[in-house]
Amino acid sequence: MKLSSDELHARFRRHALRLTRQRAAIYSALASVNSHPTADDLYRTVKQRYPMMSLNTVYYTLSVLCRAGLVQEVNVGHDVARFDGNVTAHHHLICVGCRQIVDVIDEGLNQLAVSRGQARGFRILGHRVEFHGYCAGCQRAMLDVPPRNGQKH
Amino acid sequence: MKLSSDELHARFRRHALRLTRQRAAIYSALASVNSHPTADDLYRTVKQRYPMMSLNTVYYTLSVLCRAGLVQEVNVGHDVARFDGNVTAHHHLICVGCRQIVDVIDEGLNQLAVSRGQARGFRILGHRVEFHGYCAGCQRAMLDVPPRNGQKH
DNA sequence: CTTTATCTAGGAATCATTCCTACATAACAT
DNA sequence: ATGTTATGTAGGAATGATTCCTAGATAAAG
Ligand SMILES: [Mn+2]
Ligand SMILES: [Mn+2]
Ligand SMILES: [Zn+2]
Ligand SMILES: [Zn+2]
Repeated sequence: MKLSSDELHARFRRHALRLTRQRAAIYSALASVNSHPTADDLYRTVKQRYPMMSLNTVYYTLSVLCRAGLVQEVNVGHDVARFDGNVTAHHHLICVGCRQIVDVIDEGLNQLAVSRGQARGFRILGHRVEFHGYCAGCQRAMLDVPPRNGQKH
Repeated sequence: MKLSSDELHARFRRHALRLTRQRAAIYSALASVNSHPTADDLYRTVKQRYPMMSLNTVYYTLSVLCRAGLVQEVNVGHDVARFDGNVTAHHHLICVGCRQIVDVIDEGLNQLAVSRGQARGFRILGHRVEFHGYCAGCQRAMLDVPPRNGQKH
C-alpha cells in the first residue's frame, strides 16, 4: 500500500536516516509493491520522476535501508539481488521458470527451529523458507509447447 | 566419505555423463567433504593434482553435475556460488559472520508445505530452509573485541 | 543563515561467471 | 587395437551486477 509522507518521515527519523528526495522515492516505490524488484527495476521506476537519479544511489540507498531493517534483500540462486519492502515475518514461493517471487504468510513457518543437538553452538537469529516450483503461467506455457527442452529465462 | 572408483563410474554412467579425469577429480573432491566449497575452492584443490585444470572446466563440470542432479548449488545471499555434493534432503545453518554453511538433517523440515490457498496455482517441486546466525567461533570473536563495529567477513 | 556531516552522480574498477573456439579425448563401432 | 565422432577442455576474452572513488550538493541542526 501507499504510505503517507508523515509515516515516511517518521520511519526515517526513527532510524536516524536523512530523508532525501531520492531515498523517499526509492523507499516509497519499494514499500508500495508486493513484487520483489531488482535495483535496476527500482532505478528505472524512480528515474521517471527523477531523471538525474543514479543507479549507484539506488544501490547505496538500498544498502542503508537494509542495514536499518526497513528493507530486506531476498535472493534466489546466485541471481541478481532482489529487494523486499515487507520486513514482517514471511516466506517465499519462487517460480523457477519466470523467477517471480510471491509472499507466503504462514505462522507455522515462522516457528521452525533447529534441534539443540544440530545447532552446534550457533546462535540463531532467524530463518527463511523458500518453496520452488512453477507458477500457473509457466505451467501453461510448458503445456503449450511440450516437445521443447530449452526452458527460456 | 571417499567414494570408490566403481561407484564413481556407476554414477556417471547412470546419468549418461562422460567420465573424464577432470570430472572425476572435481566430483570426488566435492562428494568427499561436508563443507560447501566455491568453484574456486574446488579449482585450487583439484589443481594440485592436475595443474592444467582450467577454472572454466570446474564451472562447466559443476553445471553439468547440477543438471544431472549429482550436485546442488547452495547460495547464501548474492554471494559467490557454493556447491554441495550431498543431494539427499537436508537444510542449512549459515553463519552470517564467517559464512560457513553447516548441514541440518531434520525430517520435520522436509515435510513443510504451502497451504492450498496460498499456493496460487504453483506446482511445488521442493523447498529449502536456511537458518541464519553466528557460529560458536564468531560469537567468541565478537566477545573478544566488543567495541568494534566493523564485522570483518 | 551557516556549518558540516552525509548524500548523490557519474565514471571507473572489480570480479564471479559466461562465452568463444581450436585442440584433445572418452565412448562406441569396426 | 584403431578409427570415428560427439563431447569436453584450456585459456583467453567478454559480460554485467555490484562496488569503489571523488568532487560537488544538500539535509539537518544550531
Ligand atoms: Mn516478500
Ligand atoms: Mn549441505
Ligand atoms: Zn513462472
Ligand atoms: Zn562464523
